[in-house]
Amino acid sequence: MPASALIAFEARKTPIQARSAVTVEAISEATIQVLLTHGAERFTTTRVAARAGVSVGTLHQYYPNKQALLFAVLENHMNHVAETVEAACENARIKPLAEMIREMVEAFVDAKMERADISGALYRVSANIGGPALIKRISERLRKAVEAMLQTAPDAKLPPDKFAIDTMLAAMAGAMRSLLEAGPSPGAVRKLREQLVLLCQSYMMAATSVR
Amino acid sequence: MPASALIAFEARKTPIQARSAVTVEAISEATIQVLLTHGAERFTTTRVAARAGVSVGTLHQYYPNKQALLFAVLENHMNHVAETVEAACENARIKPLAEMIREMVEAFVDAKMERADISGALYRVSANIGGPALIKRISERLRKAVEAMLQTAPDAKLPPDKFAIDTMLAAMAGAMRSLLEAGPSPGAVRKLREQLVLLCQSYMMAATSVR
Amino acid sequence: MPASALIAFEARKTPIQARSAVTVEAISEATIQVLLTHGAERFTTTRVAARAGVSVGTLHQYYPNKQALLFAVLENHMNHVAETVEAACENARIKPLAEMIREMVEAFVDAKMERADISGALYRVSANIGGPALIKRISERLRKAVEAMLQTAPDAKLPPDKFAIDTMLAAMAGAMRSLLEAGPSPGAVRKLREQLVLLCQSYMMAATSVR
Amino acid sequence: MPASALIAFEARKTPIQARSAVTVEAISEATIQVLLTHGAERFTTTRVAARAGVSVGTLHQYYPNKQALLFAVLENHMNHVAETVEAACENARIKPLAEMIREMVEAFVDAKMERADISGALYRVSANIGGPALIKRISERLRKAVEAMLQTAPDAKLPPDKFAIDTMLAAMAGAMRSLLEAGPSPGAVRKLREQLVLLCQSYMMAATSVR
DNA sequence: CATGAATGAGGTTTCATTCAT
DNA sequence: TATGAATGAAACCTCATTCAT
Repeated sequence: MPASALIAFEARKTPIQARSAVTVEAISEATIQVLLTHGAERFTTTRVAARAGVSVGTLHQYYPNKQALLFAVLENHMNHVAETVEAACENARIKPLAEMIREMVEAFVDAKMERADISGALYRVSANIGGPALIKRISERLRKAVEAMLQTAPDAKLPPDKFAIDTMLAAMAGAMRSLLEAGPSPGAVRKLREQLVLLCQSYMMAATSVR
Repeated sequence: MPASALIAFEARKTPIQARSAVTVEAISEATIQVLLTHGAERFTTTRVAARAGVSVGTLHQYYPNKQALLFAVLENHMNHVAETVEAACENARIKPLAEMIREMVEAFVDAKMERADISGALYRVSANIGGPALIKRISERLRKAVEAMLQTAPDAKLPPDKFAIDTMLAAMAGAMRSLLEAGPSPGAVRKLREQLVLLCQSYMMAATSVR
Repeated sequence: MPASALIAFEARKTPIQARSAVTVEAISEATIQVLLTHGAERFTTTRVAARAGVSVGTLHQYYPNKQALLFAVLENHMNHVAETVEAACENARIKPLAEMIREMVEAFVDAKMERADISGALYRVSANIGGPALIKRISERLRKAVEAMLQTAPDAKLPPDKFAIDTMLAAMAGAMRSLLEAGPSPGAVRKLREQLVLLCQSYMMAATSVR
Repeated sequence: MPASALIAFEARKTPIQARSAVTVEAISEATIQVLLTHGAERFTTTRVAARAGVSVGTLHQYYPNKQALLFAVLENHMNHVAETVEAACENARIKPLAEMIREMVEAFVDAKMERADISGALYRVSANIGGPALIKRISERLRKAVEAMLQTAPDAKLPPDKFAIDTMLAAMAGAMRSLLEAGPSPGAVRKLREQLVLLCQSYMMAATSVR
């Protein structure tokens, strides 16, 4: 999907008056709530409007269609995760490779778990609302952040491979998804965090030393 | 989703007569074709029936509802992948750990790529048809197969951890999914194969030696 | 509008079973009734379905959309008029020019008046449903019929001019439209018939003798 | 539609201040533009307001509803045509019948063509906004103007028949409409002008001499 | 006066599923 | 058994109009 196709999902109108900002926020929150309580299949614009306490008309004034609504929430969530991970990468520069990876992975897992409910619900719809294109964009951001971080590692023998980083990120996201779709228990989260750290560490070490 | 819920997705009748078997096969194939040509969103039972050359009534005689239809195809695909991987695991016993992992991973990637189109299309719907439950079932099968294989590794110091294997499989599947959703180029597939082998090898080595 | 654009207005499905023929007829008649009783502005598919005694779903099985529904009725009506006029032209060959024109004009007026209600109602919608394209098609038919008839006139000095015939037909249709939109009284119809005959006769005589 | 019904379509307030006049003019022009660029079907008050650079609220202050908006433009256009024809009739008094008709017809065709785009666009909506009633009013004006003109013709043997004049005007308007709906080429316009002159001349000559 | 946020009835259309033939 | 006509709930979305600011 070309970048231009995303335009269709952008919000229709920017709030000018104060009250409309409240409305937009209400709709956004209602979107999540409906997604959580009714599931992706029973997610309808009417229900969202009702939950938000506004009319369908109002909803469509801000989001041209259902996809735009979901896309906005998805984008929000992904941006939050991306920003968190980027910050972690920034913060982990110059530290030893293993430490870098640990901090990055933990930031990712924690950011996802922070709103585990949303994450899980969004997986159900992301494919139908231009999710893949967004994921691509976010992946690229993360790849760059990780790449920049790795280049400051004092103990990495080789420059890191773009594709390897992509693979690591995809693997990490995939494992996380698995967990979220299964419904995560607190213990499982802790274990996954550990395992993912180990997985990414061992992979990155192998990938930056071998060629 | 509890296991009992799966009953609703099972095919309604077992084909006994030859005529039925043909019909079922035609419907199954049509399902894939419609999924591929029209996409998940425009996938309708009417279209499937038309493509299969049967009436909607007939279709509903074999599959009680739309979900069952999709579930059957998904199950088929997953079973095929599972069987391929299980066979690879069987075949790789007693070999060195790195070799084991390589064969298992390559079997997985190849099986997925064999019908890359189906894989990609199914991702779009799996969440809505009880896919997660099925994935859980399949994951367990694969975990067991890998576990059994690993126990025969002459160079693994520690008994493998169930959770680690799950993590590896989820990571592997997640990376594969990423690739398929992005639209895989031949080159990218080859590279992912290599990287995934490396990823799983390094992770498993770390996971079976450290504790 | 190219001819291909008309495809969108064609009926969706040809009735196979006997009962569906009844349904189609009922829908067609209901379309006219709703048009007459509610007017073009309050014409909705829901109302048509209700009036026809079928569900909205059934209606859309035969007519993909509202336009198709109206177009079908319009086409029907126009075809009827065209056929009547064509028959009159056929029948008036070789007669004197004035007689020819009289028979043609009277056939036209009578055909229109036969279902004056429909005619009037259809004017309100024709522009929005591809009417102009259809009118073009019908006009051409009529022009050819009139042309062929005129060529057999024993007392016409010059070969008739295509454009003149078109003008005459447009004028005739326009005057008729005026009357129908005003709501025709029986007396007015009789007078218009006479006047239109005179108008067309004098024009055709002038147009076939002068150049 | 009774005359009283027209009241609903009249503009709500008379522009007294200069600022209002500008606004009204902007809205009026925007109405035409939206009609031309979006078509009758996608004509909305919101779009008109946006194009005019005012808010929907303001628009509704000057025009109580959508119909009033369109009606005003239609009325404007028709009045312009009527005035032009009336002036031509005034100017053609006492001249020979054929000359009278020529000048009247040419004035009509030229007035219509002057804003051919508007004419065409208005045909699409006139039926839904009380157009027929307006047309009746305008027709009467034209009939009177033509009637008065004809009474001064030195070479007309009989007093002209009201109904005949109505018929002529309706025929003329109908032919013009046909042309405009087909999309007029410059050549076609010239030819139609000629033909309409001939048509009206021959008809009027026949109608004023015969009884 | 002007604004534009909000309304919500009302429209079109889809499609899984049933059931008489 | 196979057919396909019929169902109708339910979805999305539009847009004329109102009214608090």
